[in-house]
Amino acid sequence: MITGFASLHIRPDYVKKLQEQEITEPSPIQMDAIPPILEGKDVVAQSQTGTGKTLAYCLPLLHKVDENAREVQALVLVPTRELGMQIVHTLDQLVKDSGIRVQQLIGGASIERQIDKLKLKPQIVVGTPGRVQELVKLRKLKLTGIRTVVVDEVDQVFELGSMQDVEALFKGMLKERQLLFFSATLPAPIQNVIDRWMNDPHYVRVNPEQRTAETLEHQYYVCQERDKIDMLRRLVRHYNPKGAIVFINETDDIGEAVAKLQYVGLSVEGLYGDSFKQERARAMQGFRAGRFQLLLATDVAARGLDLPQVTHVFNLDPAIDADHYVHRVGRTGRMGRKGTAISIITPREQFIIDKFAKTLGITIQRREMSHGRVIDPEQERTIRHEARKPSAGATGRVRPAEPAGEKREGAAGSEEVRETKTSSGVRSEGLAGKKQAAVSSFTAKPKTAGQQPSVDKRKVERDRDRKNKGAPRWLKAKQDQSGKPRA
DNA sequence: AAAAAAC
Repeated sequence: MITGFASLHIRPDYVKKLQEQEITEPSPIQMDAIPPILEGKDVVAQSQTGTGKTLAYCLPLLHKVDENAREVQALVLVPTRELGMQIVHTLDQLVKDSGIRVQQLIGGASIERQIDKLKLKPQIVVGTPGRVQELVKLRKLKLTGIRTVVVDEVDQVFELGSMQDVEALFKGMLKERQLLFFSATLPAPIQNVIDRWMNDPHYVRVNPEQRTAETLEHQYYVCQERDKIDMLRRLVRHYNPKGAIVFINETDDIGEAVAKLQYVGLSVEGLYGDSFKQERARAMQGFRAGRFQLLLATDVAARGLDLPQVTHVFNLDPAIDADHYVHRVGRTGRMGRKGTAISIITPREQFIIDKFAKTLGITIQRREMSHGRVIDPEQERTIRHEARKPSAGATGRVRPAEPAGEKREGAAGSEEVRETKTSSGVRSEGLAGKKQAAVSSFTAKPKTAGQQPSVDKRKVERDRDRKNKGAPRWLKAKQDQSGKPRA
């Protein structure tokens, strides 16, 4: 019996390359999306973060391109440069020793070099909309040979700002091209884009009601705004994540937050869209290589990035909306692995968390830090209540144990810990905290060279731009949505 | 209440 990727008609040489990466069984989205893509249908595919969407389109792309034809036949559009690089890496591993060439066409990098590389006639290009459109305008990239277009994170790519670039690209292509839209989130307005550009679209939706992975645990902690950094420091000390992404809403706040976190001894690097190419590369490569523990980032890092060492996601600012929350927390808990998403909020931000929980149909559990211990306030009340009952006296005392599920290499419980798990009813309490604190798990990794990210340099320019632009774009986008009649 | 994406 034929099983695995072979049953999806994936060629043996690719199956072998996948096996080398220990990928043996197709995920549900791969099972469902690969056949219609191979058949040539326009496909809209939705499944949770970290469920293998990238391979669901990359594998069929490799079958579709003719490696003997020396022209660009497939285009993958992505919202950020980092995601573009990641996808190129994924493809590169698969096309090794084959005649297929992949070229990234992203902003920030030297356009001259990309023009040179295009002369080598890659069959597949991966890029951000602005740069791809730029190369088309310069007549360095021909769209006429393109038979398949993937728009990854389609809901973001079609936001105002890159929408016009993408539509210009679509207009420049042959009618016969196959379109593939992918995302974990497909807000209603995307339907307009689908209706406008796709022919008889085939919808593939895996578990659409469950927008976040089941392996994700959602928590939140409440403190004052000024205490957020210290709260984060204590949480990192407690959970000691192998790697964590810390999200912050505004670029302008990154530099100061990085400095503060470094000051309290955390190993952190900042990443945001306006950082220089070298800074972005240093942050991403350093984080991927495990050279620092925390990546402090704007939503530039919210989508698509696959960083296996990320065990925790922290929201130092609450996400802008539920979809942003989905993508942010989706940087962990990927491919069946466990992950923890922790939002640090002020009392005034409580309603945002409540709204996310309701919209997404998930439970976001409240936790508290008390003298370095993690407490589930709900559970705590129950325990106290039970303790007062005479019959509960014997069970009132809890046996000492390892911090539940959080123990990992190099993560000797640094602080006294009590963790409660409402779902399983398991309760454990670490009492050795004081002693272990002396040993301290906080093997503070060396600070990264201490350079301040150079945010200020561009702040002036940005502020000037903003003044000239009038209403912010996100507001304009909202107005457009409401005011426009459906086509 | 924003970020991203072109030079």
